[in-house]
Amino acid sequence: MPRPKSGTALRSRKASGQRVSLKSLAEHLGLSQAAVSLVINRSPGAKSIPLRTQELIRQAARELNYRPNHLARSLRQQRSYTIGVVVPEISEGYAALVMSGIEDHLLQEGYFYFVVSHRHRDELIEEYPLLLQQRAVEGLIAVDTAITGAAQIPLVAVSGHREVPGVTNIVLDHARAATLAMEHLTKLGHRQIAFIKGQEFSSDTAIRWESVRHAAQALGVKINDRQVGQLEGESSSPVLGYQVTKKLIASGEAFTALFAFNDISAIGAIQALREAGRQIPRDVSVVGFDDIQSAAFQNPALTTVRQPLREMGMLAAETLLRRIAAPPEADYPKEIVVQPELICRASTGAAPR
Amino acid sequence: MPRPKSGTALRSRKASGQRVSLKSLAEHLGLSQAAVSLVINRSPGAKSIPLRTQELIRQAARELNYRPNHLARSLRQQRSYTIGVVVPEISEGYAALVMSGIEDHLLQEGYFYFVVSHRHRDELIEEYPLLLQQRAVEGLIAVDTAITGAAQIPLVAVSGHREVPGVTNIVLDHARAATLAMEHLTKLGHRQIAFIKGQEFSSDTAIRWESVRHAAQALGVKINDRQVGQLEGESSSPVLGYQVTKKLIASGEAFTALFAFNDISAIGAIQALREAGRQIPRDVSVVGFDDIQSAAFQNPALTTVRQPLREMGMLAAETLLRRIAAPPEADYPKEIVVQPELICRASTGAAPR
DNA sequence: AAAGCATACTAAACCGATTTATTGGCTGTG
DNA sequence: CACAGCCAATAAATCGGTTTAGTATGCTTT
Repeated sequence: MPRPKSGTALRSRKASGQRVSLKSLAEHLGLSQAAVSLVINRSPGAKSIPLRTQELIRQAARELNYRPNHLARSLRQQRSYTIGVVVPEISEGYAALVMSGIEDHLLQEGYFYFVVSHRHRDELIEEYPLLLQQRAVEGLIAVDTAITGAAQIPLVAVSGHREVPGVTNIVLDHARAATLAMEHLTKLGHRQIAFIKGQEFSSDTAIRWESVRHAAQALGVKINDRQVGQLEGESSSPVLGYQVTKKLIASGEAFTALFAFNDISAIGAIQALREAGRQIPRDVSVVGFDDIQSAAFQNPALTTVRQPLREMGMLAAETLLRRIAAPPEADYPKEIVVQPELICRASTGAAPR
Repeated sequence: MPRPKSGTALRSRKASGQRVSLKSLAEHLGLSQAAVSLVINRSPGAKSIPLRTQELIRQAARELNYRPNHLARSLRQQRSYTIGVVVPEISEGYAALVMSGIEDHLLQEGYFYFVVSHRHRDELIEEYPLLLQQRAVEGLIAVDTAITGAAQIPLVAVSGHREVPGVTNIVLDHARAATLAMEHLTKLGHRQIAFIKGQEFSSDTAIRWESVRHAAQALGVKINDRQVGQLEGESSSPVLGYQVTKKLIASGEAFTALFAFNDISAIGAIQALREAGRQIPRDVSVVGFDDIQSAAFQNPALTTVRQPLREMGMLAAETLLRRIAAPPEADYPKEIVVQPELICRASTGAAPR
């Protein structure tokens, strides 16, 4: 049974800013590094070490405030307990909500994560996954970003829509989302509906527009091309929605409702409509998409199709960790579909007669 | 002069998912790891290696797509090029803007960062800095968070207000901020002004309130305690501002202007005032704080005291990296003050007579 | 008394880099 | 011809852990 050396070493070490290493801890205990490591990690190999000694080791570790160097451990174990998150931009409502869901699950499981934002620059979208892999992340989550190269590590995409080998896509049921919004508007009597499509680079743009066209057709609503605008520019400000709505108004085509690509653009659209003298929802009803935090606190409060963004983030993290734990050749889900919800607030109303 | 072995090894390695290590690269080249490392890193030690060989090494590295393992490098060099960012929560507003500024500067300098959010739970505020240090971060940025223990690594606090040894505080000039807002309101003729204070846990609450009281006194405005409310609860939703404003209204004390703790609560306040039949700004003027993205797109657009949050994030990152680069005993700034700006929009107007 | 077995550990390899000290060959010089 | 000095590298230590294989000791069993 080992006995710790005099308390002096302990105190001096505590006083000095020196970090305690396994080596110094083992020396202080008069044991080998191996023994200490086994006990600290509660490895199966520690079962031959008497409880008395184990207790001594743990106590010394506590007193010396020993904290294993995570880098060294990761290197040896080939496990970093770290993942990478790639987002277009951090300051935006969308990404922030998804990230907060991701974080929730990850930290709970002892994982940390790196965030990088590419701001839609292609070379960064290429480079960041490589840089992250160089930093030994065990998996990637891409938010609203089309990762190009097949990754050698598990990858979960939130709102990605490409079928890439090795990727799990977490996607909204866009057909249902479009139907919810369009049914809501048609039930209110709207027939002349304007639309704002997303930017070309947004991974949701194509599928969402496709879904809207289907839903419109199913409901017998004709889409007038001159009542369809598209967001342009990389900023995530309502200004984009404002500008495109100005154009829609200027085109002179009458519409009684507008279905925007997202809440941000819906907010800009409302501003533009109001400046043109249209009251919301008396003259024009507006439906947003996403249900970001501030949607509920617009004036009028925004009717919107809610994406469960936080849940999607949690789901992404959960799925990723499951894939990391599974053997590399194991099967994995190609797609996970989540359901939208229509949140009826005050920006929609009966169509004017 | 070494000559690479046959191309077969190259192709097979490229085909296999095996990551290329320094060892395998050196073997392939018929050189030692040391030589390859020196060349790849352009170390001074590489100057004795002929350019011809250097070129061969670099070319092989490119072809085999060699990427040094960052963990191993960090371990050896005792530098991780990683910092930790501690925020209360990853939300749309405050923290996201600061983070985006931090990111801007960090990634540019080759640093990555971990984010953790503590949601105001004390044990997490205690634990996360330790966990981050275990992961060998070289410095910490704390956003709106009072880090308790003195850290062994450089620490920059955004809106921290404690004088802790080892900490650089990035703070707003609160005196000026309060003066800007109060002068604006008094010039518009307001005398009966209500206030919403921040939650107890927010590190800005105390100093901002102190500044407001000073500014009020200097301008000859009396503060009526029954016209002062305080945010309660941990959520970052406008609901908190809504609730406290309801109470203020219920108390029956008349006021013609309201200065909220932040934009989020101002938005809730406007909702509450409107429900009580007050028009903004005809009956009541409202001033927010922060200038978050959606402030400009409220209806009416919010007059607010702008904090340069993105710039504060960038400044924090810049300061931190400078401190990391400096020798440990070097002097460092205890406080860096940034200036607010009054953004006049449509939620304030002349006081009703 | 030899073999078998559990107990209580330890030595040493290993993860993948960086970095210091050293080596062997060659050329030029006193 | 011995010696210094340069060139072109290399061997080996190191970072701080984890993990495998092994060893010394004592006790029981045949």
